[in-house]
Amino acid sequence: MRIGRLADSCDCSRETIRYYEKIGLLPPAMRSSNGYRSYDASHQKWLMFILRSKALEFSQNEVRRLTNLADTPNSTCKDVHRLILAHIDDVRARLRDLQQLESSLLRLEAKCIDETLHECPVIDELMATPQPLAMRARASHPVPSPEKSQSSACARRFPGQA
Amino acid sequence: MRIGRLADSCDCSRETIRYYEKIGLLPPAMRSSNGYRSYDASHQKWLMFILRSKALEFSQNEVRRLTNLADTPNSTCKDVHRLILAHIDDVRARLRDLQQLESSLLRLEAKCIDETLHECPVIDELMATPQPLAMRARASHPVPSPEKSQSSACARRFPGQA
DNA sequence: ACTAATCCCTGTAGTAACTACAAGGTCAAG
DNA sequence: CTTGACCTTGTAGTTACTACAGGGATTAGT
Repeated sequence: MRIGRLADSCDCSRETIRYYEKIGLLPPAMRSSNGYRSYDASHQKWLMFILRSKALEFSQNEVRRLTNLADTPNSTCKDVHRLILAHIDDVRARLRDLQQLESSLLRLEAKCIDETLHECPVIDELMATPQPLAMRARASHPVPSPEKSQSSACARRFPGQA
Repeated sequence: MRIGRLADSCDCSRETIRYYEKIGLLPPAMRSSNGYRSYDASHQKWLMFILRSKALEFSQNEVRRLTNLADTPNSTCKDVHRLILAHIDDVRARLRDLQQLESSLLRLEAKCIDETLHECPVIDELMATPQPLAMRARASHPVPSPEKSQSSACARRFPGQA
């Protein structure tokens, strides 16, 4: 089987296969006399293994560890289990973050009351100065109190352009 | 204010600031006689705007659009609203994907019954051949039926290495 | 005045995980 | 014998930065 057929059968690109070979995820293919890569059923199994793992959003490093475990004759299921549990934790953390993010965005979105408004409260909120300018710095020169804040939508950022 | 103080006050790195300037997100700083970048309150406001937008996981492109909107005197709130709504959709799609992913992982994890097992069912599931090898290909040469599958953990991938 | 530490500058290279292309070799069909 | 579909290698691009290298400027301490 040449690379194109393997790629089609696994629904991935030729480049991806060559890339996996280059980084050592996939064992190097045999070469036929013309230099073309030549694959067999074992290669296909490994490639599917990698692709399924990636579909579960294991990172390249985790996939590498998984393949190594799968390839070690006397490894136990325990290590695999540990890897999966760690990954589940990871996914749950990302879920929490995203849920947080969603509610932040909804809170922000709720500020859009009047769509015809020219002073956008969202922009204003994103732009608001949180601290009186450089409080966290080494506090050498005392900083003069910030000037009365102008409306956000008035100060042009790139004066030299228009 | 020099770059270090701005970076400290906004809790980001100097490199990030220079990077934002380079890609045109942040307006270029004034330069003092020695060539050092010099910032004022307006720069700090823009930088905070960018950083807050990024914290909400707007992409660089979206941030660019947001800053442009914030910077256009006669823009309405409507465009901002649209951007936020699109982003919320995006976040929700990612949430759904992640929830899917979590349940897939849990289903997989549930297969780990006996941790001392040497034939890991998880590995076997990830490795399993889904179709009888290359069914999707252009179906020229009929492929011989795959050999009886060996146990996953026995075939060493890189025979030339050990 | 000298020195060391700390800042600043530019530019390049690295990260993850590929994708896209350029420039060329091989092979089967018409 | 030419066309087209394959294959090869290598390099550059993507996102959003981070980490230097190699140098100049400033500041603090002695």
